[in-house]
Amino acid sequence: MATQPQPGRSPDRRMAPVAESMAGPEVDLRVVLLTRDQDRLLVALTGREPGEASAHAIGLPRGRPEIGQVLDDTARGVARRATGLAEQYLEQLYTMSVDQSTRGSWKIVVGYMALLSSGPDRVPGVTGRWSDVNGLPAISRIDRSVIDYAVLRLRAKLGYTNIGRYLLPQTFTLRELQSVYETILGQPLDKRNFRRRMLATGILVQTDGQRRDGSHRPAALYQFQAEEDRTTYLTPTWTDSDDTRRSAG
Amino acid sequence: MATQPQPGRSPDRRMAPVAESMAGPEVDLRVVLLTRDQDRLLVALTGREPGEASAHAIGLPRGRPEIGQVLDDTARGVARRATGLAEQYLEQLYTMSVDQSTRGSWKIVVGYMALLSSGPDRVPGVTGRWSDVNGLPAISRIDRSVIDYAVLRLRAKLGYTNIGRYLLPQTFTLRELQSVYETILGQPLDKRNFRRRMLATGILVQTDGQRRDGSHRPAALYQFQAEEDRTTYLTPTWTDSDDTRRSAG
DNA sequence: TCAAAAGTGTTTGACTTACACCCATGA
DNA sequence: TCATGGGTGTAAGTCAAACACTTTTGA
Repeated sequence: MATQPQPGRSPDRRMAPVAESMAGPEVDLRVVLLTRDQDRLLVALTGREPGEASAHAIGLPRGRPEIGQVLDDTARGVARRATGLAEQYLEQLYTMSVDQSTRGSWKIVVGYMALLSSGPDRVPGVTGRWSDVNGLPAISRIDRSVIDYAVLRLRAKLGYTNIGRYLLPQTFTLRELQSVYETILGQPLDKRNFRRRMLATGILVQTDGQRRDGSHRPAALYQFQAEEDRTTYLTPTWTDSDDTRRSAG
Repeated sequence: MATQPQPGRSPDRRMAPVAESMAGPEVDLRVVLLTRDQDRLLVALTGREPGEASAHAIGLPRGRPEIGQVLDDTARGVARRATGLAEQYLEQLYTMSVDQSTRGSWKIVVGYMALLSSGPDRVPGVTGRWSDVNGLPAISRIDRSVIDYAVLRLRAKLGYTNIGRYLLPQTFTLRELQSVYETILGQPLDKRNFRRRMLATGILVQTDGQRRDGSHRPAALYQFQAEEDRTTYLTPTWTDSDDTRRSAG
Protein backbone atom coordinates (compact mmCIF):
# COMPACT_ATOMS: atom_id res chain seq x y z
CA MET A 1 0.00 0.00 0.00
CA ALA A 2 1.55 3.26 -1.05
CA THR A 3 2.38 5.55 1.80
CA GLN A 4 1.01 9.01 1.40
CA PRO A 5 2.31 12.17 2.90
CA GLN A 6 0.70 12.69 6.25
CA PRO A 7 1.09 16.34 7.04
CA GLY A 8 1.19 17.25 10.65
CA ARG A 9 2.01 13.71 11.63
CA SER A 10 5.75 13.36 11.20
CA PRO A 11 8.00 15.06 13.73
CA ASP A 12 9.95 17.12 11.19
CA ARG A 13 6.74 18.83 10.16
CA ARG A 14 6.20 19.94 13.68
CA MET A 15 9.58 21.61 13.76
CA ALA A 16 9.01 23.57 10.57
CA PRO A 17 5.28 24.15 10.39
CA VAL A 18 4.03 24.87 6.94
CA ALA A 19 0.37 25.18 7.80
CA GLU A 20 0.17 28.78 6.76
CA SER A 21 1.87 28.51 3.43
CA MET A 22 -0.06 25.38 2.52
CA ALA A 23 -3.32 26.70 3.85
CA GLY A 24 -6.28 25.40 1.95
CA PRO A 25 -9.46 26.72 0.46
CA GLU A 26 -12.08 28.93 1.99
CA VAL A 27 -14.81 27.01 3.80
CA ASP A 28 -18.22 28.21 2.75
CA LEU A 29 -21.07 26.83 4.83
CA ARG A 30 -24.61 27.20 3.48
CA VAL A 31 -27.77 26.52 5.38
CA VAL A 32 -31.10 25.54 3.89
CA LEU A 33 -33.47 26.91 6.52
CA LEU A 34 -36.90 25.41 6.01
CA THR A 35 -40.17 26.24 7.64
CA ARG A 36 -43.81 25.67 6.92
CA ASP A 37 -46.46 28.27 6.23
CA GLN A 38 -49.92 26.97 5.51
CA ASP A 39 -49.39 24.41 2.83
CA ARG A 40 -46.13 25.77 1.60
CA LEU A 41 -42.57 24.84 2.39
CA LEU A 42 -40.46 27.96 2.69
CA VAL A 43 -36.73 28.45 2.50
CA ALA A 44 -34.87 31.45 3.91
CA LEU A 45 -32.91 33.50 1.41
CA THR A 46 -30.66 36.43 2.08
CA GLY A 47 -29.89 39.32 -0.20
CA ARG A 48 -31.60 42.39 -1.44
CA GLU A 49 -35.29 42.78 -0.96
CA PRO A 50 -37.34 42.91 -4.14
CA GLY A 51 -36.73 46.26 -5.80
CA GLU A 52 -33.80 47.15 -3.65
CA ALA A 53 -30.51 47.78 -5.38
CA SER A 54 -27.57 46.02 -3.86
CA ALA A 55 -24.38 44.33 -4.80
CA HIS A 56 -25.40 41.22 -2.94
CA ALA A 57 -27.13 38.58 -4.93
CA ILE A 58 -29.93 36.52 -3.50
CA GLY A 59 -28.93 33.20 -2.08
CA LEU A 60 -28.73 30.88 0.88
CA PRO A 61 -27.49 32.27 4.18
CA ARG A 62 -23.81 31.49 4.54
CA GLY A 63 -21.08 31.51 7.06
CA ARG A 64 -17.46 30.73 7.46
CA PRO A 65 -16.36 28.67 10.43
CA GLU A 66 -14.07 30.22 12.97
CA ILE A 67 -10.76 28.49 13.35
CA GLY A 68 -11.43 25.09 14.80
CA GLN A 69 -15.12 25.76 15.25
CA VAL A 70 -17.40 22.76 15.17
CA LEU A 71 -19.26 22.99 11.88
CA ASP A 72 -22.65 22.43 13.49
CA ASP A 73 -22.04 25.52 15.61
CA THR A 74 -21.22 27.55 12.56
CA ALA A 75 -24.44 26.39 10.97
CA ARG A 76 -26.43 27.30 14.08
CA GLY A 77 -24.90 30.74 14.01
CA VAL A 78 -25.83 31.21 10.39
CA ALA A 79 -29.38 30.13 11.11
CA ARG A 80 -29.68 32.47 14.05
CA ARG A 81 -28.29 35.43 12.15
CA ALA A 82 -30.57 34.77 9.23
CA THR A 83 -33.81 34.40 11.15
CA GLY A 84 -33.26 35.67 14.65
CA LEU A 85 -34.58 32.36 15.85
CA ALA A 86 -33.12 29.11 17.01
CA GLU A 87 -33.61 26.21 14.66
CA GLN A 88 -35.26 23.03 15.93
CA TYR A 89 -33.30 20.58 13.87
CA LEU A 90 -29.95 20.67 12.16
CA GLU A 91 -28.32 18.21 9.85
CA GLN A 92 -25.29 18.26 7.64
CA LEU A 93 -25.97 17.42 4.02
CA TYR A 94 -23.00 17.25 1.74
CA THR A 95 -19.64 18.75 1.00
CA MET A 96 -18.12 19.60 -2.31
CA SER A 97 -15.27 21.54 -3.73
CA VAL A 98 -16.07 24.39 -6.04
CA ASP A 99 -13.58 25.53 -8.60
CA GLN A 100 -13.78 29.24 -9.15
CA SER A 101 -10.92 29.39 -11.57
CA THR A 102 -12.41 32.42 -13.24
CA ARG A 103 -11.85 34.19 -10.00
CA GLY A 104 -8.59 32.41 -9.26
CA SER A 105 -9.84 30.67 -6.17
CA TRP A 106 -11.59 27.56 -4.99
CA LYS A 107 -13.56 26.73 -1.96
CA ILE A 108 -15.19 23.98 0.00
CA VAL A 109 -18.95 24.28 0.24
CA VAL A 110 -20.62 22.47 3.13
CA GLY A 111 -24.39 22.21 2.90
CA TYR A 112 -26.69 22.09 5.92
CA MET A 113 -30.38 21.70 6.45
CA ALA A 114 -32.18 23.34 9.37
CA LEU A 115 -35.83 23.10 10.29
CA LEU A 116 -37.77 25.82 11.99
CA SER A 117 -41.18 25.32 13.47
CA SER A 118 -43.99 27.60 12.54
CA GLY A 119 -46.49 28.63 15.17
CA PRO A 120 -47.69 31.70 17.00
CA ASP A 121 -44.39 32.35 18.72
CA ARG A 122 -42.28 31.97 15.63
CA VAL A 123 -43.64 33.95 12.77
CA PRO A 124 -41.16 33.79 9.94
CA GLY A 125 -40.93 36.55 7.45
CA VAL A 126 -40.26 39.54 9.65
CA THR A 127 -36.50 39.48 9.58
CA GLY A 128 -35.91 37.94 6.21
CA ARG A 129 -37.11 36.85 2.89
CA TRP A 130 -38.80 33.50 2.71
CA SER A 131 -39.39 31.84 -0.59
CA ASP A 132 -41.55 28.91 -1.57
CA VAL A 133 -39.27 26.03 -2.52
CA ASN A 134 -41.51 25.52 -5.53
CA GLY A 135 -41.00 29.04 -6.78
CA LEU A 136 -37.46 30.12 -6.16
CA PRO A 137 -36.04 33.34 -7.51
CA ALA A 138 -32.84 33.36 -9.55
CA ILE A 139 -30.12 31.92 -7.36
CA SER A 140 -26.83 30.22 -8.02
CA ARG A 141 -26.87 26.70 -9.38
CA ILE A 142 -25.16 25.45 -6.30
CA ASP A 143 -27.68 27.03 -3.96
CA ARG A 144 -30.42 25.44 -5.99
CA SER A 145 -28.79 22.04 -5.80
CA VAL A 146 -28.36 22.32 -2.07
CA ILE A 147 -32.01 23.24 -1.64
CA ASP A 148 -33.16 20.42 -3.90
CA TYR A 149 -31.07 17.97 -1.99
CA ALA A 150 -32.34 19.21 1.36
CA VAL A 151 -35.92 18.70 0.26
CA LEU A 152 -35.07 15.27 -1.11
CA ARG A 153 -33.53 14.25 2.18
CA LEU A 154 -36.36 15.71 4.21
CA ARG A 155 -38.83 13.76 2.09
CA ALA A 156 -36.91 10.54 2.55
CA LYS A 157 -36.56 10.98 6.28
CA LEU A 158 -40.25 11.60 6.63
CA GLY A 159 -40.70 7.94 5.78
CA TYR A 160 -38.73 6.44 8.63
CA THR A 161 -38.35 9.14 11.26
CA ASN A 162 -40.55 11.69 12.97
CA ILE A 163 -38.56 14.58 11.57
CA GLY A 164 -41.79 16.35 10.68
CA ARG A 165 -42.21 17.40 14.30
CA TYR A 166 -39.59 20.09 13.86
CA LEU A 167 -41.78 21.93 11.42
CA LEU A 168 -44.68 22.18 13.86
CA PRO A 169 -45.28 24.15 17.03
CA GLN A 170 -45.34 22.26 20.27
CA THR A 171 -49.01 21.48 20.09
CA PHE A 172 -50.80 20.86 16.84
CA THR A 173 -53.79 19.11 15.37
CA LEU A 174 -53.55 15.87 13.48
CA ARG A 175 -54.69 17.72 10.41
CA GLU A 176 -51.71 20.03 10.67
CA LEU A 177 -49.38 17.10 11.02
CA GLN A 178 -50.91 15.56 7.95
CA SER A 179 -50.47 18.82 6.09
CA VAL A 180 -46.77 18.77 6.84
CA TYR A 181 -46.50 15.34 5.31
CA GLU A 182 -48.60 16.25 2.32
CA THR A 183 -46.66 19.43 1.68
CA ILE A 184 -43.31 17.72 1.77
CA LEU A 185 -44.34 14.62 -0.10
CA GLY A 186 -46.33 16.62 -2.60
CA GLN A 187 -49.32 14.31 -2.54
CA PRO A 188 -52.54 13.93 -0.56
CA LEU A 189 -52.80 11.24 2.09
CA ASP A 190 -55.75 9.29 3.37
CA LYS A 191 -56.95 10.82 6.60
CA ARG A 192 -57.92 7.63 8.39
CA ASN A 193 -54.80 5.72 7.45
CA PHE A 194 -52.60 8.63 8.34
CA ARG A 195 -54.11 9.04 11.77
CA ARG A 196 -53.95 5.36 12.51
CA ARG A 197 -50.33 5.19 11.46
CA MET A 198 -49.31 8.22 13.49
CA LEU A 199 -51.13 7.12 16.62
CA ALA A 200 -49.72 3.63 16.25
CA THR A 201 -46.20 4.96 16.70
CA GLY A 202 -47.12 5.82 20.26
CA ILE A 203 -45.09 9.00 20.32
CA LEU A 204 -48.11 11.29 20.13
CA VAL A 205 -49.90 12.38 23.26
CA GLN A 206 -53.29 14.01 23.17
CA THR A 207 -53.45 17.13 25.32
CA ASP A 208 -56.68 18.30 26.85
CA GLY A 209 -56.56 21.40 24.71
CA GLN A 210 -58.67 21.98 21.66
CA ARG A 211 -58.51 24.28 18.70
CA ARG A 212 -61.66 25.88 17.42
CA ASP A 213 -61.30 27.89 14.27
CA GLY A 214 -64.51 27.82 12.34
CA SER A 215 -68.07 26.76 12.42
CA HIS A 216 -67.30 23.15 12.87
CA ARG A 217 -66.17 20.66 15.43
CA PRO A 218 -62.96 21.72 17.23
CA ALA A 219 -59.83 19.65 16.75
CA ALA A 220 -57.94 17.90 19.52
CA LEU A 221 -54.43 19.11 20.14
CA TYR A 222 -51.50 16.74 20.30
CA GLN A 223 -47.87 16.88 21.33
CA PHE A 224 -44.91 14.73 20.58
CA GLN A 225 -43.72 12.81 23.58
CA ALA A 226 -41.02 14.91 25.14
CA GLU A 227 -37.91 12.96 24.46
CA GLU A 228 -38.97 10.47 21.88
CA ASP A 229 -36.72 11.57 19.10
CA ARG A 230 -37.05 9.00 16.41
CA THR A 231 -35.24 11.11 13.93
CA THR A 232 -32.69 8.32 13.72
CA TYR A 233 -30.04 10.78 12.99
CA LEU A 234 -27.86 8.23 11.28
CA THR A 235 -25.37 10.97 11.73
CA PRO A 236 -21.94 10.29 13.10
CA THR A 237 -21.21 10.82 16.74
CA TRP A 238 -17.90 12.38 16.02
CA THR A 239 -16.84 14.84 18.57
CA ASP A 240 -14.70 17.27 16.73
CA SER A 241 -11.53 17.11 18.67
CA ASP A 242 -7.84 16.70 18.53
CA ASP A 243 -6.87 13.91 16.21
CA THR A 244 -3.85 12.64 18.08
CA ARG A 245 -5.33 10.42 20.73
CA ARG A 246 -5.35 6.79 19.78
CA SER A 247 -7.67 4.04 20.76
CA ALA A 248 -7.17 0.33 20.41
CA GLY A 249 -9.85 -2.00 19.30
CA MET B 1 -32.64 38.96 7.93
CA ALA B 2 -29.15 40.02 8.76
CA THR B 3 -26.92 40.33 5.78
CA GLN B 4 -23.73 38.45 6.13
CA PRO B 5 -20.45 39.16 4.46
CA GLN B 6 -20.36 37.34 1.18
CA PRO B 7 -16.74 37.12 0.23
CA GLY B 8 -16.02 36.99 -3.44
CA ARG B 9 -19.42 38.31 -4.28
CA SER B 10 -19.19 42.04 -4.02
CA PRO B 11 -17.33 43.93 -6.76
CA ASP B 12 -14.78 45.54 -4.46
CA ARG B 13 -13.60 42.12 -3.39
CA ARG B 14 -12.93 41.24 -6.94
CA MET B 15 -10.70 44.27 -7.35
CA ALA B 16 -8.60 43.45 -4.32
CA PRO B 17 -8.65 39.69 -4.00
CA VAL B 18 -7.86 38.47 -0.55
CA ALA B 19 -8.27 34.80 -1.22
CA GLU B 20 -4.68 34.04 -0.39
CA SER B 21 -4.43 35.90 2.84
CA MET B 22 -7.75 34.53 4.04
CA ALA B 23 -7.02 31.01 2.91
CA GLY B 24 -8.66 28.43 5.10
CA PRO B 25 -7.84 25.15 6.71
CA GLU B 26 -6.18 22.13 5.24
CA VAL B 27 -8.61 19.68 3.67
CA ASP B 28 -7.94 16.16 4.84
CA LEU B 29 -9.88 13.48 3.00
CA ARG B 30 -10.02 10.00 4.52
CA VAL B 31 -11.31 6.91 2.81
CA VAL B 32 -12.75 3.87 4.52
CA LEU B 33 -11.94 1.18 1.97
CA LEU B 34 -13.96 -1.91 2.73
CA THR B 35 -13.79 -5.35 1.25
CA ARG B 36 -14.91 -8.82 2.19
CA ASP B 37 -12.79 -11.83 2.92
CA GLN B 38 -14.60 -14.99 3.88
CA ASP B 39 -16.90 -13.90 6.66
CA ARG B 40 -14.92 -10.85 7.64
CA LEU B 41 -15.28 -7.23 6.69
CA LEU B 42 -11.88 -5.70 6.13
CA VAL B 43 -10.75 -2.10 6.08
CA ALA B 44 -7.57 -0.85 4.46
CA LEU B 45 -5.10 0.86 6.75
CA THR B 46 -1.85 2.54 5.84
CA GLY B 47 1.22 2.92 7.97
CA ARG B 48 4.04 0.77 9.14
CA GLU B 49 3.81 -2.94 8.87
CA PRO B 50 3.75 -4.83 12.15
CA GLY B 51 7.23 -4.69 13.62
CA GLU B 52 8.48 -2.07 11.23
CA ALA B 53 9.76 1.16 12.72
CA SER B 54 8.40 4.30 11.10
CA ALA B 55 7.32 7.77 11.92
CA HIS B 56 3.97 7.20 10.29
CA ALA B 57 1.21 6.01 12.50
CA ILE B 58 -1.35 3.52 11.36
CA GLY B 59 -4.54 4.99 10.03
CA LEU B 60 -6.94 5.43 7.17
CA PRO B 61 -5.54 6.28 3.75
CA ARG B 62 -5.71 10.01 3.22
CA GLY B 63 -5.38 12.59 0.58
CA ARG B 64 -5.57 16.28 -0.01
CA PRO B 65 -7.60 17.57 -2.95
CA GLU B 66 -5.82 19.45 -5.66
CA ILE B 67 -6.98 22.98 -6.14
CA GLY B 68 -10.52 22.83 -7.40
CA GLN B 69 -10.50 19.07 -7.67
CA VAL B 70 -13.82 17.32 -7.34
CA LEU B 71 -13.72 15.58 -3.96
CA ASP B 72 -14.91 12.27 -5.37
CA ASP B 73 -11.89 12.27 -7.65
CA THR B 74 -9.59 12.88 -4.74
CA ALA B 75 -11.18 9.96 -2.94
CA ARG B 76 -10.78 7.71 -5.97
CA GLY B 77 -7.12 8.64 -6.15
CA VAL B 78 -6.63 7.81 -2.50
CA ALA B 79 -8.33 4.46 -2.97
CA ARG B 80 -6.22 3.63 -5.99
CA ARG B 81 -2.97 4.59 -4.32
CA ALA B 82 -3.84 2.59 -1.24
CA THR B 83 -4.86 -0.63 -2.95
CA GLY B 84 -3.69 -0.46 -6.54
CA LEU B 85 -7.25 -1.27 -7.52
CA ALA B 86 -10.26 0.70 -8.60
CA GLU B 87 -13.06 0.78 -6.10
CA GLN B 88 -16.54 -0.35 -7.15
CA TYR B 89 -18.51 2.09 -5.08
CA LEU B 90 -17.77 5.44 -3.57
CA GLU B 91 -19.81 7.58 -1.24
CA GLN B 92 -19.14 10.65 0.80
CA LEU B 93 -19.92 10.27 4.48
CA TYR B 94 -19.47 13.33 6.60
CA THR B 95 -17.39 16.42 7.10
CA MET B 96 -16.15 17.93 10.29
CA SER B 97 -13.68 20.47 11.46
CA VAL B 98 -10.88 19.33 13.69
CA ASP B 99 -9.22 21.72 16.05
CA GLN B 100 -5.57 20.94 16.43
CA SER B 101 -4.83 23.86 18.65
CA THR B 102 -2.02 21.95 20.30
CA ARG B 103 -0.35 22.07 16.94
CA GLY B 104 -1.58 25.54 16.12
CA SER B 105 -3.68 24.45 13.16
CA TRP B 106 -7.08 23.18 12.23
CA LYS B 107 -8.37 21.20 9.35
CA ILE B 108 -11.46 19.97 7.61
CA VAL B 109 -11.80 16.21 7.58
CA VAL B 110 -14.01 14.73 4.86
CA GLY B 111 -14.86 11.08 5.31
CA TYR B 112 -15.53 8.72 2.41
CA MET B 113 -16.54 5.11 2.11
CA ALA B 114 -15.38 2.93 -0.78
CA LEU B 115 -16.27 -0.67 -1.48
CA LEU B 116 -14.00 -3.13 -3.20
CA SER B 117 -15.17 -6.49 -4.48
CA SER B 118 -13.36 -9.59 -3.49
CA GLY B 119 -12.90 -12.32 -6.04
CA PRO B 120 -10.18 -14.13 -7.93
CA ASP B 121 -9.05 -11.05 -9.84
CA ARG B 122 -8.94 -8.80 -6.84
CA VAL B 123 -7.08 -10.36 -4.00
CA PRO B 124 -6.69 -7.78 -1.28
CA GLY B 125 -3.78 -7.92 1.03
CA VAL B 126 -0.86 -7.89 -1.33
CA THR B 127 -0.29 -4.17 -1.52
CA GLY B 128 -1.48 -3.14 1.89
CA ARG B 129 -2.58 -3.93 5.33
CA TRP B 130 -6.15 -5.01 5.79
CA SER B 131 -7.69 -5.16 9.18
CA ASP B 132 -10.90 -6.75 10.40
CA VAL B 133 -13.30 -3.97 11.35
CA ASN B 134 -14.01 -5.93 14.50
CA GLY B 135 -10.41 -5.97 15.58
CA LEU B 136 -8.79 -2.71 14.70
CA PRO B 137 -5.31 -1.79 15.83
CA ALA B 138 -4.63 1.44 17.68
CA ILE B 139 -5.72 4.26 15.41
CA SER B 140 -6.81 7.83 15.97
CA ARG B 141 -10.21 8.44 17.48
CA ILE B 142 -11.33 10.19 14.37
CA ASP B 143 -10.31 7.34 12.11
CA ARG B 144 -12.21 5.01 14.36
CA SER B 145 -15.31 7.17 14.22
CA VAL B 146 -15.16 7.38 10.46
CA ILE B 147 -14.89 3.61 10.19
CA ASP B 148 -17.73 3.06 12.63
CA TYR B 149 -19.90 5.45 10.73
CA ALA B 150 -19.06 3.84 7.39
CA VAL B 151 -20.12 0.45 8.71
CA LEU B 152 -23.27 1.93 10.17
CA ARG B 153 -24.18 3.48 6.86
CA LEU B 154 -23.34 0.36 4.93
CA ARG B 155 -25.55 -1.64 7.25
CA ALA B 156 -28.43 0.77 6.83
CA LYS B 157 -28.13 0.88 3.06
CA LEU B 158 -28.17 -2.88 2.88
CA GLY B 159 -31.79 -2.65 3.90
CA TYR B 160 -33.08 -0.60 1.01
CA THR B 161 -30.48 -0.81 -1.74
CA ASN B 162 -28.44 -3.49 -3.44
CA ILE B 163 -25.19 -1.97 -2.27
CA GLY B 164 -23.95 -5.42 -1.28
CA ARG B 165 -23.16 -6.18 -4.90
CA TYR B 166 -20.06 -4.04 -4.72
CA LEU B 167 -18.48 -6.40 -2.25
CA LEU B 168 -18.87 -9.41 -4.52
CA PRO B 169 -17.18 -10.50 -7.74
CA GLN B 170 -19.22 -10.38 -10.90
CA THR B 171 -20.61 -13.88 -10.47
CA PHE B 172 -21.35 -15.37 -7.12
CA THR B 173 -23.52 -17.92 -5.38
CA LEU B 174 -26.57 -17.03 -3.38
CA ARG B 175 -24.79 -18.33 -0.32
CA GLU B 176 -22.02 -15.81 -0.85
CA LEU B 177 -24.52 -13.02 -1.22
CA GLN B 178 -26.15 -14.11 2.00
CA SER B 179 -22.76 -14.15 3.69
CA VAL B 180 -22.21 -10.54 2.73
CA TYR B 181 -25.46 -9.60 4.40
CA GLU B 182 -24.76 -11.68 7.47
CA THR B 183 -21.28 -10.31 7.85
CA ILE B 184 -22.38 -6.71 7.64
CA LEU B 185 -25.52 -7.11 9.71
CA GLY B 186 -23.75 -9.28 12.24
CA GLN B 187 -26.53 -11.83 12.45
CA PRO B 188 -27.57 -15.00 10.67
CA LEU B 189 -30.39 -14.90 8.16
CA ASP B 190 -32.90 -17.53 7.13
CA LYS B 191 -31.79 -19.12 3.89
CA ARG B 192 -35.20 -19.57 2.33
CA ASN B 193 -36.48 -16.14 3.17
CA PHE B 194 -33.27 -14.54 2.00
CA ARG B 195 -33.30 -16.29 -1.36
CA ARG B 196 -36.93 -15.51 -1.94
CA ARG B 197 -36.41 -11.88 -1.10
CA MET B 198 -33.36 -11.52 -3.34
CA LEU B 199 -34.91 -13.29 -6.28
CA ALA B 200 -38.09 -11.27 -5.87
CA THR B 201 -36.20 -8.07 -6.59
CA GLY B 202 -35.68 -9.30 -10.12
CA ILE B 203 -32.20 -7.85 -10.43
CA LEU B 204 -30.48 -11.22 -10.15
CA VAL B 205 -29.86 -13.34 -13.22
CA GLN B 206 -28.84 -16.95 -13.00
CA THR B 207 -25.91 -17.77 -15.25
CA ASP B 208 -25.40 -21.25 -16.63
CA GLY B 209 -22.20 -21.55 -14.64
CA GLN B 210 -21.87 -23.56 -11.47
CA ARG B 211 -19.43 -23.65 -8.64
CA ARG B 212 -18.34 -26.97 -7.24
CA ASP B 213 -16.12 -26.77 -4.22
CA GLY B 214 -16.60 -29.83 -2.09
CA SER B 215 -18.27 -33.14 -1.89
CA HIS B 216 -21.73 -31.76 -2.19
CA ARG B 217 -24.12 -30.35 -4.69
CA PRO B 218 -22.66 -27.49 -6.76
CA ALA B 219 -24.13 -24.02 -6.42
CA ALA B 220 -25.65 -22.02 -9.22
CA LEU B 221 -23.87 -18.80 -10.11
CA TYR B 222 -25.71 -15.52 -10.34
CA GLN B 223 -24.99 -12.03 -11.59
CA PHE B 224 -26.57 -8.70 -10.91
CA GLN B 225 -28.38 -7.33 -13.91
CA ALA B 226 -25.92 -5.10 -15.68
CA GLU B 227 -27.28 -1.67 -15.10
CA GLU B 228 -29.80 -2.12 -12.38
CA ASP B 229 -28.20 0.02 -9.76
CA ARG B 230 -30.66 0.26 -6.96
CA THR B 231 -28.17 1.81 -4.67
CA THR B 232 -30.48 4.79 -4.47
CA TYR B 233 -27.57 7.04 -3.94
CA LEU B 234 -29.65 9.66 -2.23
CA THR B 235 -26.57 11.65 -2.95
CA PRO B 236 -26.74 15.08 -4.45
CA THR B 237 -26.30 15.54 -8.13
CA TRP B 238 -24.18 18.57 -7.65
CA THR B 239 -21.72 19.08 -10.40
CA ASP B 240 -18.85 20.85 -8.78
CA SER B 241 -18.60 23.92 -10.89
CA ASP B 242 -18.38 27.61 -10.92
CA ASP B 243 -20.84 29.15 -8.53
CA THR B 244 -21.67 32.24 -10.53
CA ARG B 245 -24.29 31.05 -12.97
CA ARG B 246 -27.81 31.66 -11.81
CA SER B 247 -30.95 29.82 -12.56
CA ALA B 248 -34.49 30.97 -12.10
CA GLY B 249 -37.20 28.79 -10.71
C1' DT C 1 -23.43 -44.84 1.86
C1' DC C 2 -22.29 -40.90 4.10
C1' DA C 3 -21.33 -36.15 4.94
C1' DA C 4 -22.06 -31.61 3.43
C1' DA C 5 -24.02 -27.81 1.41
C1' DA C 6 -27.76 -26.60 -2.24
C1' DG C 7 -32.22 -26.06 -3.01
C1' DT C 8 -37.35 -25.74 -2.19
C1' DG C 9 -43.21 -24.17 0.11
C1' DT C 10 -46.52 -23.23 3.35
C1' DT C 11 -48.60 -21.05 7.19
C1' DT C 12 -49.17 -17.15 10.21
C1' DG C 13 -49.37 -12.58 11.83
C1' DA C 14 -48.45 -7.71 10.88
C1' DC C 15 -48.95 -4.04 8.19
C1' DT C 16 -50.86 -1.19 4.23
C1' DT C 17 -54.47 0.26 1.34
C1' DA C 18 -58.92 1.51 -0.13
C1' DC C 19 -63.08 3.23 1.11
C1' DA C 20 -67.96 6.21 3.44
C1' DC C 21 -70.38 7.87 7.03
C1' DC C 22 -71.60 10.27 11.52
C1' DC C 23 -70.24 14.10 14.88
C1' DA C 24 -69.76 18.61 16.90
C1' DT C 25 -69.78 23.27 16.14
C1' DG C 26 -70.82 28.36 14.74
C1' DA C 27 -73.20 30.99 11.65
C1' DT D 1 -80.67 23.67 9.77
C1' DC D 2 -76.84 23.83 7.25
C1' DA D 3 -72.20 24.05 5.94
C1' DT D 4 -67.70 22.74 7.51
C1' DG D 5 -64.01 20.15 8.88
C1' DG D 6 -63.22 16.49 12.89
C1' DG D 7 -63.42 11.99 13.85
C1' DT D 8 -64.07 6.78 13.28
C1' DG D 9 -63.91 0.94 11.38
C1' DT D 10 -63.62 -2.90 8.22
C1' DA D 11 -62.21 -5.89 4.52
C1' DA D 12 -58.57 -7.27 1.14
C1' DG D 13 -54.13 -7.64 -0.18
C1' DT D 14 -49.24 -7.61 0.50
C1' DC D 15 -45.16 -8.56 2.99
C1' DA D 16 -42.09 -10.66 6.53
C1' DA D 17 -41.05 -14.46 9.62
C1' DA D 18 -40.87 -19.01 11.20
C1' DC D 19 -40.02 -23.49 10.12
C1' DA D 20 -37.84 -29.03 7.92
C1' DC D 21 -36.99 -31.92 4.47
C1' DT D 22 -35.18 -33.55 -0.20
C1' DT D 23 -31.44 -33.24 -3.73
C1' DT D 24 -26.94 -33.53 -5.63
C1' DT D 25 -22.40 -34.29 -5.34
C1' DG D 26 -17.37 -36.16 -4.05
C1' DA D 27 -15.05 -38.91 -1.01
